[in-house]
Amino acid sequence: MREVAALAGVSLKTVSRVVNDETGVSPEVHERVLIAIRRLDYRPNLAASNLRRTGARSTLIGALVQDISNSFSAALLRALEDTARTRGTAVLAASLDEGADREEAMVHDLITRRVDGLVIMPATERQDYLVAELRTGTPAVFVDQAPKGVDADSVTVDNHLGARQATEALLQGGHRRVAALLDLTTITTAKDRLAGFLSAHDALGLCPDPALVIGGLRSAEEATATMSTLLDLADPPTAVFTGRNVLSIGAVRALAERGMRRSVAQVGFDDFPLADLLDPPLTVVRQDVGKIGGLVAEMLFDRIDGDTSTPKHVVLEPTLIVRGSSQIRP
Amino acid sequence: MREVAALAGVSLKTVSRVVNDETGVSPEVHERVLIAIRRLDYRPNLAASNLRRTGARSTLIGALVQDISNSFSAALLRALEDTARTRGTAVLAASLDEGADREEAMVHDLITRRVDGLVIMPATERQDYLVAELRTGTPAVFVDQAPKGVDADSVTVDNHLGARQATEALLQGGHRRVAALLDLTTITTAKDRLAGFLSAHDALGLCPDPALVIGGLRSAEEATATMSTLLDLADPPTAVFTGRNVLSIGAVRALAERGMRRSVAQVGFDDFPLADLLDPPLTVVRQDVGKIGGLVAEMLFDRIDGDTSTPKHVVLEPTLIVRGSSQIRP
DNA sequence: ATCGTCGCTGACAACGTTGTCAAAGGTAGT
DNA sequence: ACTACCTTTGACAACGTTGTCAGCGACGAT
Repeated sequence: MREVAALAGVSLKTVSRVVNDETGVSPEVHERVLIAIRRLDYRPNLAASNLRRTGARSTLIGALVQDISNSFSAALLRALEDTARTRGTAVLAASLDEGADREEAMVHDLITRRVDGLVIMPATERQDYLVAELRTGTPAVFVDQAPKGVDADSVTVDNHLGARQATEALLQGGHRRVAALLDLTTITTAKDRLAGFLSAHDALGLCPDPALVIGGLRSAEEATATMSTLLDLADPPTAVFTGRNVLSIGAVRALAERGMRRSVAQVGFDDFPLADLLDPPLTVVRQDVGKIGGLVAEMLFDRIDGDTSTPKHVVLEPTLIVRGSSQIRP
Repeated sequence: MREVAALAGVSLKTVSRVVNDETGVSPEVHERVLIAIRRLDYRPNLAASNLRRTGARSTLIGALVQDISNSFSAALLRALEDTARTRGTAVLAASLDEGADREEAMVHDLITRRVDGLVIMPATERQDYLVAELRTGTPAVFVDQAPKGVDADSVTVDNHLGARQATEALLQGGHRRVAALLDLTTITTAKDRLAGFLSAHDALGLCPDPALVIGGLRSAEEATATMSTLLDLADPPTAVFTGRNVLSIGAVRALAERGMRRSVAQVGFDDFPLADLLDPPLTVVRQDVGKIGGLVAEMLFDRIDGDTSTPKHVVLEPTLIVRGSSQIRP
């Protein structure tokens, strides 16, 4: 900037005025400065600018998701990005891979980077550590799982309801041996989905075989292996509820390997691309990712704009998308 | 920081020393400062720190991809993130949606944000505009498509070879009416894939029916519509080569809607999740995204570390993954 | 007692920018 | 000619941090 000022024969402040399109610069000087800027390939330093400006924004938000390459996380990021773009804000995304320590470290890093706000899809069970971080004034909005130990906005789906709908679809089809593949049930989301699975049974006076209810599954591979084991039982399940998109895919793979996709019914939680093109197409409980992302962004930007009302907890209803895989009879 | 210094009864510089773990601070003072930091929830301002430090890095790289929610882009970002993490660097990602003006605007924005480096999956045909931007010293690495009009590193796959392999698989299966669905052929990638498609025919002394070769397709929906139109021809294709993952999905959908997936052969460019679980599973030409992302990150960080050798252009060979869909006979 | 050395600490300037305020020059009204 | 006012411009300090260098006291060696 100093060089630009020298080349144009003006003061630093005048260059600043031109760069920021402030009024009160004569046309000739304006032009001269622009020429100097182009000649020197000058770029204003956003960091220095933010440093000086009172209450300046970094126009950067942080998004901590489970795994960028997971279709759900990716779609969420995309929705966030679209809203952020209208506000001239960029999105700094990071994958947590269910690492609790990583979550804390990333939040700390992002706050040090002075992001204007945070979107968190938690990998931790409790977020007490956030209390200190949020005292810095950085707003946060939770997705997928409501916060615990700290008060902040959240957008979640009714996991209990969704799992119940999914399970009911199978039970009403006459299935009595329904397996459930779930994530770590220490995670609220998985716990709620398990509860929904159980309450659907309850409502019909049924009780699922405990041998068929498996938690603690983290990946598609683990789901494939577990599903295979279940199919090898003397009294195998005739249907399966899979509690997360990667687990659904894992189970589909196990069934496909044995040519049993047409004989074992399945309903999955979370829709994913191509679920409708499988044969038979997979029935799923869908969360409207676009809507979730839009809401999250809207709430976050409201906070950034100074909204200090008490935290809101939006719970969306998931939708059962009936395709072929739930229609299979035992 | 000033408050911390006051509370601990030391100077600013001493606080700075503690924050940066510099030597030469007595244990008692060190402890006193740490307590003050915790009491006040002090966070160092990374921007200010970078401003002062000589030749400081923002530990931020920018990644411009076609669409974050596309599985290829998402997987690439994930690979980048994994390498970046080992260097304490975060990734700022943005979707271009094939918008040439958006690409230019985002590059400008990212350079203003002082990213240490750029990864660009181009939406533009030529990148002359980059010459001025790169004079700022920010290194850039291109993915998917080599740069034109500016000299910079790139990692691409041999699109001609891949398309040729894909087409040969169909021609060798006896197909003589092979359709091709491609992106805008102004894009080098699509142009090369078209050339590969044609050269496979050439090698056997064949000439594809021009009515079956369709370019300019941007989305899965367009591919579905186009595929349907082709199937309605009096003399429809018996096989199809789809030049990008979204187009493959679009064509699969068109075929599935008519129950023709078992009667029309298909090979797609780009692998994608679940391609192997379709019925029949889709034969594809796979780019090793993890390898690409790893190489890109490695090259970028070498540049950031001061490598000024002449730009490298790495071309990887794609692999034909034969599944079921290419084995269908005419 | 004097000197050099070492460990610890702080004053000050600087990074690149912008908010504040004042100066310079012009114009218009009396 | 004098005043009031407006437009254009620049000097200076400040944002939060760190590199440089100097100061201070304690220590061991002469």
